[in-house]
Amino acid sequence: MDAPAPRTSRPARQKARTRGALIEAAKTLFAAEGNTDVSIQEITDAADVGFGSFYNHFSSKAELFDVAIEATFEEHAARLDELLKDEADPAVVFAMSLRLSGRLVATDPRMAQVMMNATGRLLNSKAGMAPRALRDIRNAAAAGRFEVSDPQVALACAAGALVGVLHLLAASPELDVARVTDTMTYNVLRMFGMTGSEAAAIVALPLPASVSE
Amino acid sequence: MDAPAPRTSRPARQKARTRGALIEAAKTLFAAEGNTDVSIQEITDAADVGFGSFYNHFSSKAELFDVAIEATFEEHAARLDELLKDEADPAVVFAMSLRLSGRLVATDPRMAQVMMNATGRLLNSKAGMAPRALRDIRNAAAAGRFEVSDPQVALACAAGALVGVLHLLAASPELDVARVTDTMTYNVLRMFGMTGSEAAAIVALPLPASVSE
DNA sequence: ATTATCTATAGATCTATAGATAATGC
DNA sequence: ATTATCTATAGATCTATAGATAATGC
Repeated sequence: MDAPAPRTSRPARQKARTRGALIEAAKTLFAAEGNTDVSIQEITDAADVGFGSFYNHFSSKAELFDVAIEATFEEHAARLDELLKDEADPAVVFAMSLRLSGRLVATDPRMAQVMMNATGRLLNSKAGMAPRALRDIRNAAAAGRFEVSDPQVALACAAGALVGVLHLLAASPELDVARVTDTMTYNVLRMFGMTGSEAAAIVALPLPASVSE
Repeated sequence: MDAPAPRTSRPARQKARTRGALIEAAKTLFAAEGNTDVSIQEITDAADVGFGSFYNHFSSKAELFDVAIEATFEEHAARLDELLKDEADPAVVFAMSLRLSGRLVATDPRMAQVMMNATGRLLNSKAGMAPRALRDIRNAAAAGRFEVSDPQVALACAAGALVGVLHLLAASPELDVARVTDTMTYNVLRMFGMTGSEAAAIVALPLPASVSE
């Protein structure tokens, strides 16, 4: 048999495709507009599906945007997990996560814009980067690599610095994304008690090859 | 003559009052909702003015919110200027600005929420805290108090850390606002090359008496 | 027969304006 | 007479649903 029996029926796949198109459209519109002040008509137009299809999948705009934003965070976190799965040093995992996240401005501008526009969610969501970064901070502190009195505050400061730099890069496209991001990461490592030379060494490490093919 | 000749006519004062009521309502709604997705009717109801009055002052919702947000930043910056006008050390001015700004969660929650919900504007506005903080960072670097390679990136990191902590405090009301804010400030000072003991000394300084009466 | 899509539309909501009302300045 | 406020409303827009259409599975 050439084609293995499909796991799902064609209608089920079609339904998933329509749902996916709506979520993608929501991500793009939220990234571009900076808010959810968009009509359902605009969303279904952008997704290239009939207006009525919206209600086959979501009962309100807020529900769709919730799903779209959480999914965006989860995707980025999963990508980081994959790229950094072989790295043992929690301080290096943490630093590389920041460096890769800042580079989103260049590698995935839409995701960078969603992070900028949904900072509160990013910081307080149970999914996505925040819990992973908190874990890395705690591990690095336990290993004596970081010196932080309150990991939760440390996370808020680090995530805030990342988002601040995303805003800076978005407003000033002439800046060098890699340089600015690595400077921010260096700053954050120093914030956590590393010396300048320790921080510089970590920031100079080569990043894992990007996932993009 | 008891009453000095009024500087402005009564209708002019009345007009200013209505405009002010609309701006205050916009601040409150934006702080509470986190976005500008509010009808003009809701705004005029909150301001307790007739619906049509809106268009005597603003030609669109966006225009009103622009003014309201910029005004919020400007007020906070002016308050800081006043409180810190006698402080000569730029590093101390900078640190106290952060400490007072974090305390907004307790002293002026609405202003804290506006800062959280308009981070991009806060960072890139020509008015408000950002230009002042940039000036302080440059001065402190020139005086050898801070060690920063790029003041613009340093500002983005510091402002981001502040906003991150505002989000943390908003989501976790059980936390001690002063302690968390001062920990953040300590972190930022270390980020700028200060030793732990230098940073701890600055964060332990008494704050100027609050402006509130 | 079942399932998801689509088009069309009723009803609600919102924006922007016109014109009446009230208050001050001359 | 001037000026700002207010109420009322026309027209535009948006949401949510009903019912027709198209495609698959049995």
